[in-house]
Amino acid sequence: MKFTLEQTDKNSKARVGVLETAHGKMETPIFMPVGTQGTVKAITQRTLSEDIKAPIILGNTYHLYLRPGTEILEKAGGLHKFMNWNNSILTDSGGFQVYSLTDLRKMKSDGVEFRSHLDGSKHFFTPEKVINIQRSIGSDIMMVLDECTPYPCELDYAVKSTQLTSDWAILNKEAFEKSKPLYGHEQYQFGIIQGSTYKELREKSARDLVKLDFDGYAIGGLAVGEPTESMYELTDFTTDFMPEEKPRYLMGVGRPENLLESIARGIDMFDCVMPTRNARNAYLFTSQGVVTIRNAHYKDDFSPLDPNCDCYTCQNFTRAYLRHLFNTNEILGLELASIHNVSFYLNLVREARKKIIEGNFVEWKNKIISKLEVNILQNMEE
RNA sequence: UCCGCGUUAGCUCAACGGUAGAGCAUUCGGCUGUUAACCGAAGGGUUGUAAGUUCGAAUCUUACACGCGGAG
Repeated sequence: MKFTLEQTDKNSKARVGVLETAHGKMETPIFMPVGTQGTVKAITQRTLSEDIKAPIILGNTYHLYLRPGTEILEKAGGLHKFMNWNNSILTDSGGFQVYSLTDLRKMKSDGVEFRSHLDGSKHFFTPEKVINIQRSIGSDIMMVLDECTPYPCELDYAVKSTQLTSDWAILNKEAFEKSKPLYGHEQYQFGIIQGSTYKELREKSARDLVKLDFDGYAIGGLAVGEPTESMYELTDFTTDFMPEEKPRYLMGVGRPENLLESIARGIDMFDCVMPTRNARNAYLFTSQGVVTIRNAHYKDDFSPLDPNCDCYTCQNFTRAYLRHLFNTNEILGLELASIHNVSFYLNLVREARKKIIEGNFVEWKNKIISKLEVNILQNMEE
């Protein structure tokens, strides 16, 4: 994997780098919008690449395996061609579905048995199978099959689970080396560090995985309900055991302020459903705080959603209009809101990168973070 | 003019003798590797009006008002 670490912040563990896949280069820190089923919900590929300039998005192995299925994906020539996306794709393994579909799966020593959330049919996911599915998808970065543990998680279970993830990591690696890309472009593989909220397990997990020499490393199993401080502390602790020269990915995180705090703790890559899901639920992130656009307060607010944002939504429409669209349940509201939230996230990490290079990242982060996490109406009262 | 049906929350309707509920709407909140255009909470009704029967009436009776349909 081509990852160049260009600079490290003097006042924090923040890093600036460039990551290159067969589908292009991306500057880190980077946020990857989630496109579980071969679409970042409510945003076209054109907008995503040309306007928002997202260099990479996420797909999901479990969901794409169920629909459209590997046969269709292979016939299409892989997910890139199927969905007409020419930038990079990272695919999650289904490890998160172990957590989110907990009632529909059974853990076994050699894999996970899922009962489809669609028709109840049974599907057995092994580390090898998950690699093969991701070969069919053709993602640039494949994630290993892991077990994302819930919070809270008893120590006994966390010990066993972390060991299982380590054991599977070996099988993932073997399957990766045994198999080949199907579409003529190179694919990379990231390992996932688990260990719940236990530092000793996080350290052990990191050591186990680093031994296997993956192309990059992720921290999984966080942002599952633990206190935010705990998430920060575990992230800070774990990045010390992750190789300097390889990309570090904090899975499933998070709110804008979570991104900044995690960048300060040495993370290079993020993904989260929050900008897209919350957009569809009328919860918008702005430079001045959170805007819950359904609120009656905005019914005659003809100012732009975020005056400091250059996205299509903010450049062309008012808060009153956005509220109207949500109020009337119009599809365009979902699109405009999604475009803004994803733009906001990508602009945020780009700005962070700039600040790291300029040497004033921590100062900047501390200044804006208190604004970001609060509703804009509260910010205005002060 | 007569006959029938109806009138309950902003709207559409439940409850048919034991002092009213839902969906939608309204107001607000929550979403962290998507089973999510989702989920949750709150506010909102002297049951068209007046009288009667009854221990007790949205519910039964009568009159009136309004609406819809039919007959003439």
